[in-house]
Amino acid sequence: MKIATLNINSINARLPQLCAWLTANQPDILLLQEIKCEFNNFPFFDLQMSGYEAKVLGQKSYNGVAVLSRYPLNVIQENLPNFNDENARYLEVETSIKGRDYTFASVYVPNGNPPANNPQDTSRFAYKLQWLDAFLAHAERLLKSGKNVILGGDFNIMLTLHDVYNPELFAGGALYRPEVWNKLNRLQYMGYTDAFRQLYPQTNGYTYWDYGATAFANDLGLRIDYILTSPALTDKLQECRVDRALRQTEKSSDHTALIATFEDM
DNA sequence: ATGCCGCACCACGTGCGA
Repeated sequence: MKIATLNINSINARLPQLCAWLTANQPDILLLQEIKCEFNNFPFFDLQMSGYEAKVLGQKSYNGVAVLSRYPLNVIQENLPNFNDENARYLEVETSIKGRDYTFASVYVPNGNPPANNPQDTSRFAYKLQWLDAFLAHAERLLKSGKNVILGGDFNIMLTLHDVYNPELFAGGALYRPEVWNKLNRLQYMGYTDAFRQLYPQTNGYTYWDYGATAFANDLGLRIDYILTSPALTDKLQECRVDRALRQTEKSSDHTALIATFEDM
């Protein structure tokens, strides 16, 4: 079983590239973030032609999450329960693959940095922490249900020195400070595993590079996209890799895909 | 090492992303 996640930064701006990538990589599931379109503008037909069913929680211009699958999906949760969110950041589905049931969630954690014209504004960071609290509460319920769970997406958190090309530059920002480290660490204490770090404790594993010309060439990246696995799936984890080649293609997103493969259960 | 890039939209300027 092959599972991938990608912050695509507009699905319609990159549809031919996405279809080519799906054909070349054939993931069973692709979790998408920042599709930047409403349901009515989602390219269901093109993806169907590539062999994928889609479930979509859309939003005009900003945010928006989706799950693509080679197997039939059932939507379980649109947005987080017990959290009134104006933004489309969480979509949870269930599917059955080779006789086993799985829960997949596409996750787009708020950025949390203040707007450029008001650096003192902390409201966006407060929203990030509140969003994460609701996400953690729901993730814990999923784990306690005993389901096979994969939470994948753009978490907008660099967790360690290995996850950021220049720690001093990002220190104290909304993506790299104790309040958000604590949230991601708590997910791990409750039983989820960071699939990439489990296999590669030292390498950088960057999944995002700024669009500026020098960023990718000099590997000035951030590891902010994660695949988190529940214990039974962690036990079946075979590989987890960053698709750097995708980031080098024409008109790439500023993120690239993170791909995990699992032994059949 | 900053949104200088890129995307969307009541669109030729602004808001947003990390």
